[in-house]
Amino acid sequence: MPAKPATIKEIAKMLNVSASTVSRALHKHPSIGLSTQLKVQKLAKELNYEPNQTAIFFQKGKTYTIGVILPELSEAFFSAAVSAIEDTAYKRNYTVLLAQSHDDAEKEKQLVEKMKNHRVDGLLVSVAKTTANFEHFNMLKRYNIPVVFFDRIPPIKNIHYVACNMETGSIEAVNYLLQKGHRSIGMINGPPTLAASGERKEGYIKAMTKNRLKFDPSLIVSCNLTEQDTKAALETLLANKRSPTAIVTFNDYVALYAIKHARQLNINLDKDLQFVSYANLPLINYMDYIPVASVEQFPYLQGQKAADILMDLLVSKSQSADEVQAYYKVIVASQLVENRKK
Amino acid sequence: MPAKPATIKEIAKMLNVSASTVSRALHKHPSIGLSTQLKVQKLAKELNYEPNQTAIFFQKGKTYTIGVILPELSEAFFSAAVSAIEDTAYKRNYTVLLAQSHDDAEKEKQLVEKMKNHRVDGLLVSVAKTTANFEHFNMLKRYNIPVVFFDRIPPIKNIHYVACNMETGSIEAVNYLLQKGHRSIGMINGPPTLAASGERKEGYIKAMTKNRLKFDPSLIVSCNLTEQDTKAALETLLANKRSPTAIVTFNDYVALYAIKHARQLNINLDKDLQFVSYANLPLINYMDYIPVASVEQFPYLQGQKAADILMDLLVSKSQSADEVQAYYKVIVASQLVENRKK
DNA sequence: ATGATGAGCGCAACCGTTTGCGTATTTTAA
DNA sequence: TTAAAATACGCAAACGGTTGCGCTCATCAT
Repeated sequence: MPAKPATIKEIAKMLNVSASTVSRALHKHPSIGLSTQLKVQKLAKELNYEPNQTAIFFQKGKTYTIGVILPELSEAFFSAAVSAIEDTAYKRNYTVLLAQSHDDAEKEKQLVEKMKNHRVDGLLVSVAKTTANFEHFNMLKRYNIPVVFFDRIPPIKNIHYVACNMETGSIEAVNYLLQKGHRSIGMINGPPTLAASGERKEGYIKAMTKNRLKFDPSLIVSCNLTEQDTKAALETLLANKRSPTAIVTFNDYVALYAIKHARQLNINLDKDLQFVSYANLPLINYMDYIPVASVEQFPYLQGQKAADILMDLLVSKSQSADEVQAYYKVIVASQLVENRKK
Repeated sequence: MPAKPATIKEIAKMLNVSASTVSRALHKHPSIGLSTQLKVQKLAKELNYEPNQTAIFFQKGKTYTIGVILPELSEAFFSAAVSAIEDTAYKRNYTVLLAQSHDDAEKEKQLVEKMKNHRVDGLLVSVAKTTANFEHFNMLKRYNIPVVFFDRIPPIKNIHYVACNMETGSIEAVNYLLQKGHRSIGMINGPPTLAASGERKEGYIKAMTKNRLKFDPSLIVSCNLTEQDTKAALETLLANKRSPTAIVTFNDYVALYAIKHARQLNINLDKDLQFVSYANLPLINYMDYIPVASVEQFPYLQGQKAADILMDLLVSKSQSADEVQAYYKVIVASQLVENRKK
């Protein structure tokens, strides 16, 4: 029933030894006699001694804590990633400090500052959409705080990151549809401003040309990811003279909008039109009409890898000189998974 | 380009004043002359001084950090709640330390220990399913670390919590269906071992009896929340002699399973059978066939309230004596929301 | 002129733990 | 027997910032 936890000093006083002896005894330091060690450990247990971590953090200049900054925690992708990060950190005895930028560049910058002052050992970041200036990340280098970016990677050099290559997944998606006999394959892509849109498009084109099919630009339409715009995009595709028998959509939301609209148009989704999308929703499993396949981006795996890399950096930092030898650039290959029929 | 951040002592040395003067100057302490204040603040800015939080944490015995322990971060309910918690904490200049128990009682206990040693100022907990011993929470009281439970509340006395009352929502759900003209209303409930199942059932019964309808126990069937069991439950209900025209389901998953199965049975979901469920999926919006209404549990609101309460406790702790006057028991009323037609 | 007042600042302790170094005591080797 | 080495422990500084107390002046009223 202690109001305050026991301290090393108190233990020392009670045993008439010095604090250093207690500290060493608790760490089983060889220069402490066995009898003393046992005495100390016994009393420590009795008093329910637990080291004051804040003191240790301060003393060591290390907190065994990693910061995580991402746009929106409530997005399925990110919550899965954070879940993995926390699991990985826990296994290595690290703790996770969490914050979300809400895609606000200014807040992101403040959070980086805050994390730095908290003396996190390292940082995991998925950058905000609006972030245009990346100076706050470079600042961390000067303070020797390693950063690993994941999913949303800033366009700067000399960074560690893990991301998902949309191109391979897109190639797989198109190949899959080609194997199924489709020859006219449409794409409802995201806004051209997004890098992710470009990767998808590239993959599409590569897959088509590698299969000696000519690429028809009119079969790729952009949309702003809203339901309205998706509907319009679908109708544009359907009106195309080479009316597509399959469509690759930017993500699950777009796919679901399109599917819904297609059904309202009385299109037979088994025979006349098939969809493939990029998986970001776990709930595909509960739906009636779903894409026949999805490009999985493995958020859990991405989070895991990013955390692993960060901790590698943390141990190598404390070991060798702090010059960075190389930068981790991990690409998690997106992968097409066929959605189970029901 | 400092390898190490500037410290107060360094500033003091450069200006030939004492560290205490620098500290006070930075805090605009009245006993420091204006000229000195400006000198100090100017140099601090130049050197990019930022206080070492670990030192302050240690010194003050306070970390301005709150711990959050919950079962599964990747569950939509919890990620929404954490999102709210982080937002609320951020506004009050607190930081969030996050960990998930994965519904493992032992891990939960360890996490509580860890959080305590990290000297979090307070804790937000949604307890693991398997937790049977609650001693680790009482331990926190002795160390004067306030805890606020949310959603999953332990069955012990003298705790602060915010939870959602399923009963009111259930009543609303049944009333809603009664108003729509349904007289035979079924319920696919969860396993009887869950408190949440009991609340739903109680609400159902109360609504029926208040409307002077007699309660038919055979219209409530339990399931273990799997797809298989849900199908079976649905068929049981359909085989009931008072074949129900509406069904209240334990949650969205169950509802979707049931809806899927009903459609396979060629049941007209507009006319012959209507569903009402408990909202835990945000993606209802994207589906074709959905429950006509859902009992919303407001995860964001719950997280927000829990965080607010915790911070109230933190300020009142530092102010008055640490005897707890009363316990916060906030019930967020679940509320029926009609799902928009499309 | 003198004492009181207050403004402006420094001293030093403190928070809990770690760790390099010194030292006393015992053991070992020569 | 004596010097060397090993054993077991204490001293004290350090990490960075905060704060109660005391000190030194200049200012002011008497």
